Amino acid sequence: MKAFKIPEATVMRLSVYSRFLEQADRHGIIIVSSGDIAEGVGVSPAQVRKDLAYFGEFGTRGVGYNVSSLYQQIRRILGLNREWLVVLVGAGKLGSALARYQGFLSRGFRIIGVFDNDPKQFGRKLNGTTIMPISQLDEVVQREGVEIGIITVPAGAAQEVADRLAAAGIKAILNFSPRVLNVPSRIVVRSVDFSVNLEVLTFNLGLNTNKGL
Amino acid sequence: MKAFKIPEATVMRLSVYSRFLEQADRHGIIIVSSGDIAEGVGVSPAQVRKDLAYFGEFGTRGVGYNVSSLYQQIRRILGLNREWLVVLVGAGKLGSALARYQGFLSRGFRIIGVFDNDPKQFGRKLNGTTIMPISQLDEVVQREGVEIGIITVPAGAAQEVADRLAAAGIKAILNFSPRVLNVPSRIVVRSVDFSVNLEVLTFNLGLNTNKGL
DNA sequence: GACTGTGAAGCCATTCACAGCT
DNA sequence: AGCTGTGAATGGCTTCACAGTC
Repeated sequence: MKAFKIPEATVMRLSVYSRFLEQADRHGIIIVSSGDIAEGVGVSPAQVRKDLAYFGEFGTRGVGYNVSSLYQQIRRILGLNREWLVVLVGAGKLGSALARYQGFLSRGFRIIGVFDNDPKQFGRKLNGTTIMPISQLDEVVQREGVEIGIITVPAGAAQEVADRLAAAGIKAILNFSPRVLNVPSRIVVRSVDFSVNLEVLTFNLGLNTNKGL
Repeated sequence: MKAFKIPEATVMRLSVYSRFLEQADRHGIIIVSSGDIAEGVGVSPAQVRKDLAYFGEFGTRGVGYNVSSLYQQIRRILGLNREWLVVLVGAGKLGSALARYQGFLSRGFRIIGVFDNDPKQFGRKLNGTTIMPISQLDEVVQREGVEIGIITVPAGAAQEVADRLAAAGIKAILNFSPRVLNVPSRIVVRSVDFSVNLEVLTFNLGLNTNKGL
């Protein structure tokens, strides 16, 4: 309940627990134990309890956790009890795929603007929004009070886009380019790098074959 | 140099270093210090040296690291000094975007098969490969000796696809569905969950506004 | 003088083990 | 009896600080 300095790993797991609970709720399950959650998401029961303990006491000793109430609590903790406005910069293949991904909307993320620097893209419709030139980024972010920006441009353009998002007053950036971004420290940044993930796989595959040392 | 039990965080950073070095090399830079790398990728110099020390001595005291030689060494460590064959299951928006992503090929990952269960997709060309029915997964994986599978199907189908990949003899899976997969322990799995990443952002944004404590 | 490589220290996250409820 | 909540113990990663080398 003291709530400061929460491990990032804990926050990530909470997000995973929330989806497990959403699923369980949909299946009509009323009560789960830390062991049930643990098994469902592949961690230890103690880990589940410890993660939750950072934020309060949500269970009943001897019984377990009420699925729908815990689900709501975790959503609240993660800040998902409201809608978040999102802009996406880079309407290439990946950007278009993300813009159309329904999973975001269902969890409260609404992409209200998609931007690109290619005039051939301008005006193209993408899941309800129209692709706009980057020059309009500032105006849209400020007019709508957008807080989250997603970057799906090639590596070479990523820093410049991050600068523009920062200047427009965005508060958080999810970066899909394989590039470390430099932004003011008030902005929260996370990077998702596909190649890094593939390369962790090949490293581990190599360990098995090169029993060399 | 004993090299066992390498922290996963180290492996992920090596991948990031390798891209920094690739970039530096392209700019004609011959020597970098741990401080240069650290600054470029946003970690501490000591961290860079420690990460490299797990695998050997690659630098020259008083001087630094030779960019192209260190780059090659890291590629070797990560298992990138060879080509990796990849199949991708799920030719939806995200799968199509990934299949066309040139960054994979340039780092040695060749997607040689794309599979789907929608007959309307069969035969459609995607960046050189033709989309095939899932029933052919086994045959292609075994004939070509494919080692890596990428899952880009909706959550509901992910476990079934993982089972098929496992049965076909795949060695590693990169999972983009928001679902924890159950696979035999010989298979290396990593999951990339977009919502988790967004939700870590909203959690952090919430901390700033709820100055509650 | 500059920078690497590394044992030791410090810090943070996970697991253990049990007291506390129901 | 069963399961949560939690202090204590453990384990692992990161930082420090300096000896070693060019």
